[in-house]
This record gives sequence, structure tokens and C-alpha cells, in this order.
Amino acid sequence: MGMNVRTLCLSILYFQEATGYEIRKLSTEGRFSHFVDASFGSIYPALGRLEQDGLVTSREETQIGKPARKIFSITEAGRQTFIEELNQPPSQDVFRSEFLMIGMCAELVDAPRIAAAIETRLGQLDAELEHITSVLEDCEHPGTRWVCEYGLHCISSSKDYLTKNRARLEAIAEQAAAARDAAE
Amino acid sequence: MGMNVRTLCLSILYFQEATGYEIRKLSTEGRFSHFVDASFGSIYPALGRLEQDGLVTSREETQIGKPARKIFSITEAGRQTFIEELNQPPSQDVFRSEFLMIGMCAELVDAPRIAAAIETRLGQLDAELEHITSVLEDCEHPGTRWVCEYGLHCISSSKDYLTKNRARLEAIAEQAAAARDAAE
DNA sequence: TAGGCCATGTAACCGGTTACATGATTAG
DNA sequence: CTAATCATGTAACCGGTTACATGGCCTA
Repeated sequence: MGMNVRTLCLSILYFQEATGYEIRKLSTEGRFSHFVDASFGSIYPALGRLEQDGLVTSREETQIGKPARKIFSITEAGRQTFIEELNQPPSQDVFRSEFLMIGMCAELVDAPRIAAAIETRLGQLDAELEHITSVLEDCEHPGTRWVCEYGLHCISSSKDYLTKNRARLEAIAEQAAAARDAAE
Repeated sequence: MGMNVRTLCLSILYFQEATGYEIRKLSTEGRFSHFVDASFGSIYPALGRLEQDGLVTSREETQIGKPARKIFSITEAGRQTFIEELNQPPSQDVFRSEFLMIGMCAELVDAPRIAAAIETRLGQLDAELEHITSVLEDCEHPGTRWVCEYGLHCISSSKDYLTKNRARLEAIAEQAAAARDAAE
């Protein structure tokens, strides 16, 4: 399956009607934010194509004092398409980390900068933990809960390791700096 | 910093001279494969631009029975640029998982398909563990070793959790199927 | 009164992939 | 004889981001 904005829209609309604006909120803050962080520039065109292809329909709702909303609903064809995609074996996870690149090149970075990078990374992990916790708090959906708990486990395990082993990484930078000093 | 192919090339050339072909090998199989999985179509243009910008130089080496190789070396300006990039605080990791999407929608998938998806995922994790282990075996570089050990920890922790908690996910699919049957 | 939220959409750009083009050597 | 490995490079395409365009309401 293609973990793209199109599929993201379909996955959200499977469970609820939504506007493009709401889909973006769900994808950046809500229970779908583990997968994609889609922007308006990709969501609106994706919804347009989905409608052309007959996988969703839309109706407009005028509001007083607010812009009109265009509410999208999934069609039966859309449901079928999404379920077919779900039944494909999952492709490999994508993981890209600048922090690991810095870690790998620790010898080239000042010791305090390495410490700062670790601090930044720990902060990011904390923010992710907090976010998942808040999703869990007001979500009864069993699949989502399972995924959140899995995420919580992985991230806190990663945080633990980093906390306990950061000194070894910082030592690499310090030793390299000392070796450079000695060479002068 | 921008974890793009340009930076990948710079990071490799910081430690060794290399051809475009070798950079691709390193990025898909070697010790750099945790970050990017770059293709020729992005590497060769990136090297060209890097040379234009004076961050790398190249010399050609003709070989008997093989095509000529274009060997790239980093310049002093290239070294400086890379170190400056390394000293920037790391941006958030990127993580995209089709498996988690399937898990979140477990209720919509046949129980045997969920089991198959878990099996696929476990296989991917095993492959990653094996790959990192093989990198560790013939690499003495301390930063790389630290990163590999970190990766090993995170992936085996993820694998453990999945092995121990897969039944709960499979149960979601089974219960949903049972509920659908009862509704008929 | 400044900034954030609601709400839709387009256009320019960018960083990548895939496929194509070429061609000799070597191992199975 | 076939497929893989070595080796470079281009062109078409694609899926996304960022910025722009518009505009009213509400809150600090």
C-alpha cells in the first residue's frame, strides 16, 4: 500500500466525515499523526482526485460568520479500495534521523554540541510520549490504543537507552578533542 | 541540517574518497544505510552540484576492462560546511510505518492477514538486526558503533514487544469478524 | 489592534525515484 | 548463454512542501 496523503484521507474518511481542514488537524495533532504530517497543499488536491475517482463524495455546508465547509464522505468503492490496500503486506518502515548522523560523526562535533543534540533529542522523545499519552487519554478505539501503547513502549525504551548511554557518546567527542589538542 | 543526498555525500567523502557508485553502495549496504537509501539518479547530480560549489573535487581513473571511475574528494570548504551542518541541532526524526496503519485499522482486516502483516514486520526487524550486526562486525569506528548499538537496542526492544503483544492485536481482528458474523 | 483560528484552494518549487541509454567483464 | 557487477549519467515523472491569495471572527 502507499502510505501517502491519498491513503491517509481514505483512512480518516473510513471512520468519519471530515473537511480538508479537519483532516489536516487529525494528521498533525490527532490519532493519525503517527503516520503522516500532511499539509493543505497535498490534502486538498488529494481529496479532489479522490472525488474524481468516485472514492469520496462531498457536500457544502454554509455557516454564519465562518467560511463554507466542504464535507467529504467515503463511498462504498472508497471503503473497498481502502480495505484492499490494508490487506497488502506492509512495506518497510521509513526511518530517517539527523540525530543518528550527528552521533555517527561525534568525533567531529564539540562536546557541548553533542550534549545539546542529545538534550534536543530527549526533548523530542518527551514531546512524542506526551502526545501519544494525550491521544490515549481520550480514545477508546482498540486498534489505535494498541498502536499508541506500542509507540509508548518503543519511545520510552529508546529514551532510557539514550539516557543511560549518552556518556559514552559524549566521551567520543571529548577524546577526539583531546587528541586534536595533543596533535597541535 | 538537511538529511538529504547532498549531505550524505559530504559525510561519506569526509572520511574517504569515493565514486558515485561506491557512495550508493555505502548508502544502501554500508555503515551509512541507517539514514538514506539514495539512488544513482540523486547521487550523480548531487556530486555534480557539490563540485560546482567547490565542496568536492574529482579526478578520473581509467581502468583496463572496466569503465573509467570518477573519484571524488572533499575540499577544505567541504569539510567546514559539513561540520557546520553537524553542529546544528538535529531536526525531528522521520518515522513512517505502514504496519502501524494496518494495526490501527486491525478491525477491518482479516485475522490471518493481520498475522501475516505481523510476520512480515518481524521479518523486516530481523533483517535490520542482522544488517546492523554485520556492520558492527567489521567496523571499529566508535561513533558508528555507538549508533549501531543504539539501533540494535531499539529494534530488538520493538521486536520483543511485538512478539509478546501480537495476540492482543490479532484478537481485535477476530472480535471484529465475530461481531460482523453475529450481525448477519 | 495584533495574532490566531477557521476555511478553501492554487502555483512555484524541490528533492527524490524510476526508467532509460550504454557497454565491457566475469561468474555460474 | 544469462545474469550480475562495475560504472556513469540523463530525462520524465511524482509526491510532497512552502508560499501565496482571500477573508471574517474571536481573543488577549
